[in-house]
Amino acid sequence: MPAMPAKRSTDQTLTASALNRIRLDIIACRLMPNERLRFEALRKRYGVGVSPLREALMRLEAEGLVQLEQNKGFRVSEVSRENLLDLMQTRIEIESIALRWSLEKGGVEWEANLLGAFHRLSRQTKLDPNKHETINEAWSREHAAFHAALVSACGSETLVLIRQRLFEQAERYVSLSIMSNGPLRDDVGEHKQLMRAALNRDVDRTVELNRLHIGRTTDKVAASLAASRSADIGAALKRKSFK
Amino acid sequence: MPAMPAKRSTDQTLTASALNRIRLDIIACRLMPNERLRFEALRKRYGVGVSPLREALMRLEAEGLVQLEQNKGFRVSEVSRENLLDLMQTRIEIESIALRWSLEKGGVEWEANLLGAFHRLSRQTKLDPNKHETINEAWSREHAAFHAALVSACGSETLVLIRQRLFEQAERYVSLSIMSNGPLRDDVGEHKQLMRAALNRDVDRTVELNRLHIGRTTDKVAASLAASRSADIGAALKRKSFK
DNA sequence: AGTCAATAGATTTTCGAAAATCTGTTGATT
DNA sequence: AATCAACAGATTTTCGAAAATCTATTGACT
Repeated sequence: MPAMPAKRSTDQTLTASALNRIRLDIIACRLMPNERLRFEALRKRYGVGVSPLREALMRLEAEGLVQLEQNKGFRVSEVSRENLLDLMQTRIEIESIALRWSLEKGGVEWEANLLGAFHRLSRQTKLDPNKHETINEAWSREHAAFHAALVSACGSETLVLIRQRLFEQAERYVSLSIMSNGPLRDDVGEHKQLMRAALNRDVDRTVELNRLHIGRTTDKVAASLAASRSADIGAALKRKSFK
Repeated sequence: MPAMPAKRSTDQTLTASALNRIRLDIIACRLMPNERLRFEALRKRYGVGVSPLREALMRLEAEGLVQLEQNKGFRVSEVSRENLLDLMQTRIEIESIALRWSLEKGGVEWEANLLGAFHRLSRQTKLDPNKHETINEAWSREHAAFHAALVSACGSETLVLIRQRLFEQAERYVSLSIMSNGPLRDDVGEHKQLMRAALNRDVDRTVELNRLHIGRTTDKVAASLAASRSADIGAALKRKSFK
């Protein structure tokens, strides 16, 4: 089963490898919300010892994707409607600032990157061509890259990092929603509008479009979260991933 | 020398203990910016093994206080004028949002807490009564608590956490400034104004006072940072904490 | 039956040493 | 002298096992 070598080519240490793989698994909900992360299971899954695993999990705790209860171990962070709304509202505000600065400061290089990012995104299909009902992983990457490109000229490493963290946390909710309700709307048009407004340096419109973009996702996710409350989460409870 | 027991009463694990102690040491610049953090030295200093230390440092890296170069070890994050300005500007924007929400939502309980926090702060002297030229640690605690109290009613755990991280990063620059130039201005009055505006629910004035409050600190710190460039940092270089 | 202490098994936390990697030095070569 | 490979010591990274802690169960007692 764990045919994948523990240390991928780009990661120089087992800790870095485990960190990146676990982060992706949590964001994609291959590790489900609130699931206990026992070391024995993780050791088999990722093919590394407890030291790299503990280090990776400590870092993910700081990123908000994992929670540690002292002497009782780690689990994937819980999801909730309250957390979703908090997250998305905060994300809107943070991205608004970042967009404002980015549109003020962005030069030709930024414009070129943004156009390129949009082009790559538009050439990906949202649904996985092989197994339907699943999201295309390449699409996810390009989608993340597009949103990152929008704010990349804001001139604040600090703000960019914060935005990235919030985006990743939000992605986990999107994954969850897709698992229960199938993929969200296809929104190539939305991204095109967003890009146009940004390139036109229309701050107010860009910020507003972004707010709506996030808001629509939030509503969709919130709905499926409510719907799956008794189904998936109940099932998970009985499978005793939970206490 | 390490008479202090490794595991303090409130921390249940050695990792938590090391994490909290190292974080405080970095913020107070008892561990200097860019200083290499060798495990042998840390083991002696904190009286724990490498496992808890590595876990603590991984977490601090996510918090921005420490940096890891793969296979070359950890060091305290570098400081720079650019990072200071970025940090403070971002902090102003984040706190502005948090203040706005807090003033909109804060109830009687919040008002009471804020009054209490101000009172405790006003009863502390900023300078350490024993050894002059040093900041009073109790004052620092109450100062942090006061600013936290201001935004505590904002209703967003996410935003509160982000604000806390930025505040801690900023505190490190303040410590650095104090070490080279002595304590900053005594600003009881500023905090009183801030509290009054908040309690009056005057959002614009509170946000503006906060902006000025942070701005003044930034200027002071930036000045002493420029001044100490050749002195302290040069000395540190020769002491070869650096490459 | 219900409560509680004792115990055994499961799990996390921590350590010490082995393995891997880096850094500076020596000495050979051009 | 400059370049470079090989080596040795320093340091980080990782593992496996020991220690500490938690959890569930049993059995004694009220």
